Amino acid sequence: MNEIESLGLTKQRQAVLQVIREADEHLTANEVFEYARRIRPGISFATVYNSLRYLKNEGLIGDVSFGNDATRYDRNLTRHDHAICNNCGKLVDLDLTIPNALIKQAAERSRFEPESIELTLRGLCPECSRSGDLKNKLKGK
Amino acid sequence: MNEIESLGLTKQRQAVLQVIREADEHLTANEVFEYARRIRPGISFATVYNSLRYLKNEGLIGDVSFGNDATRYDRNLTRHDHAICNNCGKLVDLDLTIPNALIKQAAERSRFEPESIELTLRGLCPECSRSGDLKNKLKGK
DNA sequence: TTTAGAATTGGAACTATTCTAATTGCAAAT
DNA sequence: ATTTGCAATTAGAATAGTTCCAATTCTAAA
Repeated sequence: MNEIESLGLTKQRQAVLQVIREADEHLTANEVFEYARRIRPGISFATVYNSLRYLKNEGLIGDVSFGNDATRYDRNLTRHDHAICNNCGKLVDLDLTIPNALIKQAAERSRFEPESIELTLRGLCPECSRSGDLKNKLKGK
Repeated sequence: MNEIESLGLTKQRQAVLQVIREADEHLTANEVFEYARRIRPGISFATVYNSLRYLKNEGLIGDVSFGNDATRYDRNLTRHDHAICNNCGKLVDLDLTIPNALIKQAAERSRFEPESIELTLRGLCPECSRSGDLKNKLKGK
């Protein structure tokens, strides 16, 4: 009995959790469905969504979403930040230390009771940054 | 000829821009449409979307979006951060000073070429925070 | 005026997600 | 073993936000 099985989840929820834990990138619900059906053929799309909601409420997975793109699911449950590519949309995790003074400043100025705080860097990922150079070279810039 | 008229925009785009500039909150496309049709009856939904995209590309408005909620449009073009309520979804602007060291750390660790950086505080807005207290009192906690 | 390109329009199409109602699976009680 | 009841699953419909498309209208320059 492995770790996932020991959680007392249904077979479908186990499959969804396994997919997210084994993925190297952040998957969309659609992608989770594609992979999950390989482990458990016959699983329905609705069950994937139900499972994702359930697993998130249980604190077994996290999620991220930017812009109008599909929500992506995250095996990393610790507090972390993100970088997102303005050109290709690539999303990567980032571990930053947010200074307490900054958190305090944010809480004071917003008058919100803070529960979490996250930083997002938008820019060009290494690949897009490099191909941008290339394009400029071809144009003779 | 006021400032908006002097930009050489079409009547429809002027109306959309005016709505966003006069709004005290961040409006969704739907809300922009509701207000814009009062200024310019007959404006279509498609034109509102077209105008929002156009104005954004021209750098006359900004936008923000969180989770799977509708994109909201922003008259504030200067760099700023946001606080968003985990209970009611209220979104407020926040002016924070992000330390250069933090920006540098983010760029180095992600290996992205940074274009912008933003911080998001999630928590309870003053209203929700207060009504939470109230609920607890009624429950006798 | 004429005309060409841009903007606008209404509606269809699309994507991501949620809802609904019927069915199935499974664990506890008999 | 069998029954029972609730939770989970399922397929498909429904919804929300947004984009696309083809036809029409506007506008500014020739």
